[in-house]
Amino acid sequence: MTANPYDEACAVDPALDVLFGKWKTSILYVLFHGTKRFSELQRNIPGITKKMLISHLRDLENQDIIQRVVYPSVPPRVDYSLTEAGQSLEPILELMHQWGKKHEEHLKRKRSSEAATLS
Amino acid sequence: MTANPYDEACAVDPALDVLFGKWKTSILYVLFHGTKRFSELQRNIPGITKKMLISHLRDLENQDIIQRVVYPSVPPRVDYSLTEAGQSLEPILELMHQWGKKHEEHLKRKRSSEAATLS
DNA sequence: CGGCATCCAAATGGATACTG
DNA sequence: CAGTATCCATTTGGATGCCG
Repeated sequence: MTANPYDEACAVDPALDVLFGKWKTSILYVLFHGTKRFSELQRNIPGITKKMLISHLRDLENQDIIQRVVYPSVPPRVDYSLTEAGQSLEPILELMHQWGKKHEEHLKRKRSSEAATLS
Repeated sequence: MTANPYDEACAVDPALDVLFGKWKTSILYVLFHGTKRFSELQRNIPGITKKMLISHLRDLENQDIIQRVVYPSVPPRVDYSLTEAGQSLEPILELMHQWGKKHEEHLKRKRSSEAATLS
């Protein structure tokens, strides 16, 4: 019995925290394609800096979305891959991706029709 | 033919922009329950300030996720409701909500089992 | 009641240089 | 190669007061 029927609204946050941040989804999208090294991630995400990449990788690792494996070689090699939990995010991301594409078109149509109606 | 197979990763962003921001999902969750006045939204989202509520409502309005209707009465009355596009987000939010709940439990189990294994 | 303006604090993002 | 550390810019969030 909660006093406020919308209290549950906050309950979506744990899921969103996983995806929030400027680069989280890009990282996940790259890792959906398989295990990647640090430098591969950096190459495949145009514009990301090492600092941002590391910090987002750490976040995702702490939430058990991705796994980090260090090979004690010289030069060092570190592999990142999705955990089971991370893989379970793929359908959701895919759904959002589809929605986003449709919505983009929708907005474009709507805005051009609005422009045509301007007095 | 894109040079980089991960270029499409960026394509998820339009969808995420809609949800990003500290309060967007809370607003949507309240509006899933039906049309609400400005003051009702403010009451039902504990901790939000007028400034944040307005700015997020404007964002959502600009993306045609919600609709704003002004009644020229005294005192003024403004109603916010979901557009069709906004309603189409409900299954996605619901999915994320479910995922978030499961993931929360998963993390809890994992962390307690890790604590038990400590040396 | 709904909303804008101002001012301020905190979080986030980024450039650069350095290290094992 | 895979990070750290430092410093700085931008963005975001928030408190408060005023207005039609």
